[in-house]
Amino acid sequence: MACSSWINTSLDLNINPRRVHEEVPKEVESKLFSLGMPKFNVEEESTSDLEEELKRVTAENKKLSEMLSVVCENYNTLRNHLMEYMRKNNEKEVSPTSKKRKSESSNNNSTCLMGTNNGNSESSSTDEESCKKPREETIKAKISRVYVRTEASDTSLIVKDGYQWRKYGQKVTRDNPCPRAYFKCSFAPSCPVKKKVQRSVDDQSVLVATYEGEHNHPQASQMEATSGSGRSVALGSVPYSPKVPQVLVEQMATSLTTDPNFRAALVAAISGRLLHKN
DNA sequence: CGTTTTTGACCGGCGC
DNA sequence: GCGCCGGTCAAAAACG
Repeated sequence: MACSSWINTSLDLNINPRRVHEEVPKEVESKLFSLGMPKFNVEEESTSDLEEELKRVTAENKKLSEMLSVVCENYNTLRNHLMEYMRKNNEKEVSPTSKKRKSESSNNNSTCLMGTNNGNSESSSTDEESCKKPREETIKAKISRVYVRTEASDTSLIVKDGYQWRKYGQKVTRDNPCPRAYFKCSFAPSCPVKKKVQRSVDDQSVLVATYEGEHNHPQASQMEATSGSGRSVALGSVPYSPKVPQVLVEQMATSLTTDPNFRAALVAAISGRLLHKN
């Protein structure tokens, strides 16, 4: 599919601002590992050094925050452009010949959106083609698609998006040997949102989640930071802003954890810490 | 024991 | 009208 143009979510962070790899001087090492850790060798540090370090980290933090807001802004702009583009395309292609099943093919306004949080997606569902049958009036729910890359070994059809879902069905469809799972939002009984999850035919490591409708409640994970219904996806205690699509956050996390540089830094940090303990 | 998942049955739309 | 197909229901099983 041409849709699988993956956003490179690697943050390209300056993870080793003080070159951990080359012969790590003791003093640098201790500085690195004393950040956020229980104290050790603190007495060797002059307060001015620490203050300088704090300044540096604060500045970097600020810079990252700015970058993030810019990325979000760009994302929203791009998404709006895409919406507009697809809407125009749809207007052009309203040909009476395409009288297929109304399923997949008809309502793909927002196909290929990476992590569209249907919460605030721009309403492009002006009733362009939904005036045929009275039945479709009830289905003017917004439809969006989200592509999520998973571990190849992961056979579950679980897409973490911050909401709580209850599975109510599973089917093997004709065009795809992988079963399609049907979910309803179980957080609020009145919430009309449904979601279908199926592996991509092209790439089985990719889950395609199709969302229908809009949630009429906040994300479950924002309300139950510590409640233990293990199934839902409370990613630590970090609340994700509704402005930042959860899938993007997931991808960034994946990028980080698979980034060799990040891993190397982590390994260095852990081993360095262990060394200091011994 | 309450909630969620599983899974076969059922329903309705669509094409022939 | 019939069969196919996607979507949903609901009873039973599994789970915590």
